[in-house]
Amino acid sequence: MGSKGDALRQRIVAAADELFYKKGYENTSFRDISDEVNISRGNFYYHFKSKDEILNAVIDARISAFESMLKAWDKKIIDPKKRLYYFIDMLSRNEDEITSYGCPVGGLCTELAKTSHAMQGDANRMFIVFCDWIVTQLKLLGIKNNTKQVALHLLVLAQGAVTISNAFEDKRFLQQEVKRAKQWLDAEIPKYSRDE
Amino acid sequence: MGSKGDALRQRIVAAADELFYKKGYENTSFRDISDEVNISRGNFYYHFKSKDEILNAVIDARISAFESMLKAWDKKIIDPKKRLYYFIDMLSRNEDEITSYGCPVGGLCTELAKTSHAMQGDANRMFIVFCDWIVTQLKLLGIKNNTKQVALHLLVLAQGAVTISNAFEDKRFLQQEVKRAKQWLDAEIPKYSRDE
DNA sequence: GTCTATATCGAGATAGAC
DNA sequence: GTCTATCTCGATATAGAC
Repeated sequence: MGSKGDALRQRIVAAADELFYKKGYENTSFRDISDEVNISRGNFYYHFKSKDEILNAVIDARISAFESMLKAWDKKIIDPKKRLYYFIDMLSRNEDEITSYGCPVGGLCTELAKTSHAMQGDANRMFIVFCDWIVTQLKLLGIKNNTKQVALHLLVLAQGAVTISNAFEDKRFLQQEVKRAKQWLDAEIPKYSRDE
Repeated sequence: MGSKGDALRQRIVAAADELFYKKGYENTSFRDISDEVNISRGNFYYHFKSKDEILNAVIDARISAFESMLKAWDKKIIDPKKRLYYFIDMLSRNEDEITSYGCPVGGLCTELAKTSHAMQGDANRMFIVFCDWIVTQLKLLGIKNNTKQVALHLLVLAQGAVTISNAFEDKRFLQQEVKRAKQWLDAEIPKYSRDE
């Protein structure tokens, strides 16, 4: 019945996820995806009504993946400040893909803002997942005012670093910005919660 | 002979410039451009060999426009710190277009990073124009160390603010980030050169 | 469920009249 | 120089056999 637990469906979504990231949504064709999954092009339409529906599935899959990733972080890392460090260090850990292809969240939102205005609202839910999680950590650290604004500024620092380091394909610059983001975070966190 | 001073050629470049910004390069067709300029599609190929050549012309035109814009700023504004404020305020002045379509520089670099790797080096020259100009202002303000790194960080703040405010189509957030960028700049500039 | 064919469309690009 | 007509290609999507 093509349910969400369908194995092939999941393989299609996984391949589309990666290709949308590396080539962009519009620039990825069914042929690109079928080459990866080894199915015929016609077979897509048993699992999805349209390309837009694949995009929807990819966005949902990314949101789920981000949510369980953050849950795993929460379990592994107790100190909220170290959690935020770990978030920033995601840029370091993925430096190769980021300097080559940018950010899967920001890149998709930027592309959709220029084309299918309809799907933009779905895509930016990815940002909200991270924003809410950062707000939670900030509150645990004793920050009471403007937590959302501060959380969004951390996303600003990350997205800006991605855009510039991607434009110049410069990993070293990305690392510099990781350092700066951590210093900014240190300054934002009240002293009594530092160096725990 | 289709020289660079050609009036129709310039009209094509101007229309392509705006469309590449608002719809993206790949997503803009010759039909889109011809609708704007009111010429036949075949006529493009008298002025340009290919779509890529139009992109090249657009990048050159943008660089020229940015350079003369910065020259005009230098003439109009004497204080280097106020020049940098004016640079940051560009986000405010263009808030409608930025929250709708992002940044013409960052957006193009991001798109080309995912597709035509060949042209990426041409596109990021747009960033270099701004980076060099910011470095000049910082040196005039007495900053001697890491001027390039500081200049690039200002671009990071701007690009990040654009990405997030564009994703949420949120002008108010953009204004908040403009304020934050100015505060960051104040902290970067040595005291003796402040409040001139 | 997965396949092979095919329909349909719009893209970039070319040829040649005027 | 600008036009109309056309070529070629690759895209999404559909129909129907197996």
